[in-house]
Amino acid sequence: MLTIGDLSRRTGVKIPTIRYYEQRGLLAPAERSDGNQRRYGKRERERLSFIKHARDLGLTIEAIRELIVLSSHPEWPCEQADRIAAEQLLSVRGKIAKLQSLERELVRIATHCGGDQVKDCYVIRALADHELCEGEH
Amino acid sequence: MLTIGDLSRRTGVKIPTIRYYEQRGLLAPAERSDGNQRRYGKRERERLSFIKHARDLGLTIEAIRELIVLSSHPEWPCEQADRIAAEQLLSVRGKIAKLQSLERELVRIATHCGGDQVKDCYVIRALADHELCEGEH
DNA sequence: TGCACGATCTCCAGTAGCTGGAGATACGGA
DNA sequence: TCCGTATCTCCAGCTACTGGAGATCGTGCA
Repeated sequence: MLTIGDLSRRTGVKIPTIRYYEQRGLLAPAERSDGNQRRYGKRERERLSFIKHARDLGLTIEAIRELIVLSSHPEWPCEQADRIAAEQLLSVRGKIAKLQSLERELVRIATHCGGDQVKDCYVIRALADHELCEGEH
Repeated sequence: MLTIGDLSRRTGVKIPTIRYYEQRGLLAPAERSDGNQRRYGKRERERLSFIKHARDLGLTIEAIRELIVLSSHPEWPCEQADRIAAEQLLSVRGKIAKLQSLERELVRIATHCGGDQVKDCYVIRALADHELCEGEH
């Protein structure tokens, strides 16, 4: 059996985060030692890896909760899991698009500074005057 | 003079958010009517637009605070403003890169689902088994 | 002048997803 | 048995808001 510290080192998930996942119901309440310390087996380690992987992909706690329910019902159709992945993909793509437009704007702002005093600084002027922007954001 | 509602409509910043900015010191404490309601002039409107623009670009409250200090000292050198913009650009690019790697992973996961039951679902399997991933994340 | 109704006030709590500290207890090797 | 590290629970705080409760203000209309 692993202690919470062992589990943390093996999965790369911090100890308070593990307890937080338990509290949020992503992990079942852990078995305890005689002295009330959490002990984990292989199943729990796998589930935590699953959670970490999903979090790394940007899924919310709620989405992960759904996936966990699904994964414990192997005979269910997997449409819902596909839908969650597809929605996350859409969301990631939306974020990328938004960030790319910010990137263009920042490049323009950051490379246009002509003066060397704040009063001529393009960064400051561009922020103060939205008219200087290209495109919408 | 504008009421807080007028200011909100003209800048697109919600009323509680305006009060929050005041509380955080990005906006000076507003003038008040006889009945203690906030009243705003042109200067405050411009400053709020500046803040909104910077927030839309993803700058933190702290970064904006620095920029506001700078913009009220027109004779200072603008290196610091340039630095803030450049740092934000780096951070945005980092986020884009990370999201793009997530995107690739999600595309792979979401398009590979062969079966129609959860037990064969690639989405679930990929999350459970990091070995199925390409690249690092 | 009185009233009705929407706008605004302050204060507080909640959101997501952790993160860290305080003070008490458990574990494991010498 | 002792010591040092790990873990326990509880609670508060982080960012950047957002929303509700209950009270007060402002304004148009009769």
